[in-house]
Amino acid sequence: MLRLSRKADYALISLGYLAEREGRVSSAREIASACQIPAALLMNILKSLHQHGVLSSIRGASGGYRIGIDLHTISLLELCKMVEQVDLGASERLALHGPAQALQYRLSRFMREVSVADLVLPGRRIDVPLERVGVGQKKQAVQV
Amino acid sequence: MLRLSRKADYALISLGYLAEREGRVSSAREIASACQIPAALLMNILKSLHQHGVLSSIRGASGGYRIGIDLHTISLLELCKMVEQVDLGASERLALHGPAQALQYRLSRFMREVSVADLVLPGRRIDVPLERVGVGQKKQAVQV
DNA sequence: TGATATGGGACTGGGGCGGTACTATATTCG
DNA sequence: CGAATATAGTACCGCCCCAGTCCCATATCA
Repeated sequence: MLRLSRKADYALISLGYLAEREGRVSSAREIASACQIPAALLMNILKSLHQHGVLSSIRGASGGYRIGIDLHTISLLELCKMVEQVDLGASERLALHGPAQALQYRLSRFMREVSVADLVLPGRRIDVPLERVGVGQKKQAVQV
Repeated sequence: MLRLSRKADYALISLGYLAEREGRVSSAREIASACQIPAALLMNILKSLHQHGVLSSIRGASGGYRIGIDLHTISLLELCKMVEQVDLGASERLALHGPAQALQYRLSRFMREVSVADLVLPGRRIDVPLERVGVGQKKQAVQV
């Protein structure tokens, strides 16, 4: 319908976990089991975040990750691109007609204006009815 | 990354086409060829829109579709659900944790606040750089 | 009555993405 | 040292979803 990739979802959750552990290193395994995320998959996600400087890493035994930048400085859009292995800088002009174009603009603005910190850092917690679809979805993934 | 289904995209485009033809009936074939949309697929989309009362139809030779309601009254979210054959009323509470929940809320609000008319009806046309990903995409589909 | 349209299904093929695996390298600790 | 535990990098796979097709019934026009 309009959904975030599960990878981006996992990335957000992990960042939330790391954020509330304020500076301490956490291994991929630790995060995975704490947040109920498949370990092998999470490893790859964390690698991506590291490659883009969002996380700093410590290798070797008792190593792990911690947050490496101010989460206010990266947008949701950027985060998504990171975990989806997409060329970060490449935005082009593309001749869209009419409605698609207008929607494109609004969506893209939305994604650029929401920072990861907005979503991940503690603030007033929001609790609202969710639009949910289908019956048999296995896991929760952000979806509208 | 965060993309609208192509069906929803086609639906918007078609509605735009119908809107500017102000009341006259257009057949699925006509719309398909005018808007460069696969005819067989578009037929199904138009059927869905008709089932939900967005379009009114005239059957038989020289029949077709025209817009059946005020496009201001339906949200982008509703439109998406229609073309994706999803139970319209079913929104449930779902225990999402933290970041996913916050994002869910904002996305869902966005989708509910933008009306189809906002996207489809003539207004000041927007022209902005587009976030575009990958190299080899065949067609344009709204995507952020 | 034949051509052209919608109505309402079922069906399929391919690509994307969620998830895995393997190898190399770095660090800790006994 | 060398075993254990981490990340780094990258290739790989299988399944599900969805774009797209097809078919048959029904309605309308000429």
